[in-house]
Amino acid sequence: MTKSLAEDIREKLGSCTATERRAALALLANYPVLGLGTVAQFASAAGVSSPTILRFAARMGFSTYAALQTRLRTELEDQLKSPLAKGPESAAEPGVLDFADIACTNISDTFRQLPRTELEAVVALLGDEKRTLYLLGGRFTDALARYMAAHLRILRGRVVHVAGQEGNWRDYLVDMGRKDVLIVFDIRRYQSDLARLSVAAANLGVTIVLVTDSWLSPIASVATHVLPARVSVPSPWDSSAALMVIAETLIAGVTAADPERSKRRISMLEVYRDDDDPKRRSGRTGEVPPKDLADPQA
Amino acid sequence: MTKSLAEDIREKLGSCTATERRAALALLANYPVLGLGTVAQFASAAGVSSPTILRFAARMGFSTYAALQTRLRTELEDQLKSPLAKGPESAAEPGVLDFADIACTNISDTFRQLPRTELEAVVALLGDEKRTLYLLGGRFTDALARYMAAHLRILRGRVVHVAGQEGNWRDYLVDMGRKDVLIVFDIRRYQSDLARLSVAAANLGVTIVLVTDSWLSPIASVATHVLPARVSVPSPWDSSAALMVIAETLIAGVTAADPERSKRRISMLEVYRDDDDPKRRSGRTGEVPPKDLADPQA
DNA sequence: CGCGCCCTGTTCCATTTATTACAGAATTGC
DNA sequence: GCAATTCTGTAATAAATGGAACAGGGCGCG
Repeated sequence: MTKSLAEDIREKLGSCTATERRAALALLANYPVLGLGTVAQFASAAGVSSPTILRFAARMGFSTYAALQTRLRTELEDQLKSPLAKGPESAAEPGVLDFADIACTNISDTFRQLPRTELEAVVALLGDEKRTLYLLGGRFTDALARYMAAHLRILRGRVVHVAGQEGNWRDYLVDMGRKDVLIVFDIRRYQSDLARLSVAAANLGVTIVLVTDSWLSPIASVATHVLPARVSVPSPWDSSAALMVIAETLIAGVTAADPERSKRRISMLEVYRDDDDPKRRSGRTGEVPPKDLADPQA
Repeated sequence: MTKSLAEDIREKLGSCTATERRAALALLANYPVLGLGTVAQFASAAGVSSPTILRFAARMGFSTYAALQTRLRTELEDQLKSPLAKGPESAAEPGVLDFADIACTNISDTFRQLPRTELEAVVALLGDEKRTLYLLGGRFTDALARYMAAHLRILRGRVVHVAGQEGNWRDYLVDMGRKDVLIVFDIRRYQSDLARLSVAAANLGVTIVLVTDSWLSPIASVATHVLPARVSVPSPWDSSAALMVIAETLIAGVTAADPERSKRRISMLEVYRDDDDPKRRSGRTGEVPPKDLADPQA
């Protein structure tokens, strides 16, 4: 998979017959779109007959035309996902800057494809204090559930972080009802335990919000709202940065949805804070500007 | 035809039924490739039935599924022909896009200012298995400490997440020594409890790595390495996205620093995994690509 | 110059695929 | 809580597609 099918075609061009070559050239001319339609379309665009297209596909090493199409599609998918996978030029240093850049691209792409209406619907859901909110995450994404819960708990009551072992999760289920909301974070190497809980919750009529990767966790099939994010980075691990920005966007949305309540609750909780540094230290970088949580600026 | 079908879908999303919406989201999640295959593939990838896909296509104004595919193909063709035809995703709505954009800018800025040498030094520190790693976070950043710990624990031994109440933290102190490392996440509304632990650790000769915001937590004065990040976003809350990318960069760095060990440990732990979906569902988009953790690609 | 081979297109068939009809399930409104 | 309506999946149908066999034609070789 390291080299594009286009290159492959160019190489094998010599071993093609005359009309097959026309087919190949037509495909290369508008690659890969031409190969994504039907054989007949391909054939007429190349000015040859259908069987020639099939023979061409066979010569390229595909046992069936569908196989060629699949190859084309996956290739296109990869290419669209990481716009940096241009030619075969491998950047000398795939190091640190790339990683951050790609994480940024992921976030941009994620939000470009996230429908606003979905976000708004979820924000409305999360802002509704009559619904109990349950947050759940996987091996790594549990941290996100926790992070989001920590914020939401300040903004509203009835926020539950489903933590601990799967065995204990069932205990949460008994309290879930039709009006409640389960927010699940699940990215690839999808965890079947999360799916189990989600399905059980769905059967209870719980509204399920799924934050996942662009391949969609199987939980999508029982979810009411799905927020997919880009997670691929040049590392064996996936990046949850985009997931986190989604979480933060939702938090910001809930905060802004009812500014009065947010302000009130935030300042109330400020009173209880004891972990703030009591003795502000003197002359650091300019001023240390603690964001005044009691006075939302947006 | 001037606007992308993707936008169209996003607009009409409101008038969709629940399952149709899932189809739409699945398509948007990996646009446009998913729409180029067969209906059955689309359906299973979206977790709905075939007729739903057809109904979705109909609601989008296509009399037939083939019409939708044609539209997708021509659009793709145009896009590939003129690479300058950037998505017309203008700033329709300032609210949501701003947030994501600014989060991106934060990340870029953060890494522009992070000295590579610092990163490398910290990576070397974290990769050294002779040192015990302690991770600690604040109210919100505890999730990051947890996230990072979850990864590091796979890559190496002797990783401790300092959790729970401050009172219990002292128990960790007794084990800390001159060779050990404490990674602290602390952003504004800096927490004095974190500072107390850090100072105590510093007095024991522990190497302290601080991940903080650009105004620098007071812990900076006792830290060996400081990694500052941009956290401001248009919300009363701060964004930890840049912190997370820093964490992920470090994780990726440690993974790449000793690929042999990483590979070995990851695959060893894979064996113990029981939470993977045993029955991979059949015909997803191309393939559901679970990143092969046992075979790092970078 | 004529024979034979390989290539190419036409036609047909089998398979896959999109599509429609229907019935069950869920949900909304009263 | 019940009924009407909408929605969604199952199953059957019809169309379109890919694939295979077949026949005509161009080309080189003897």
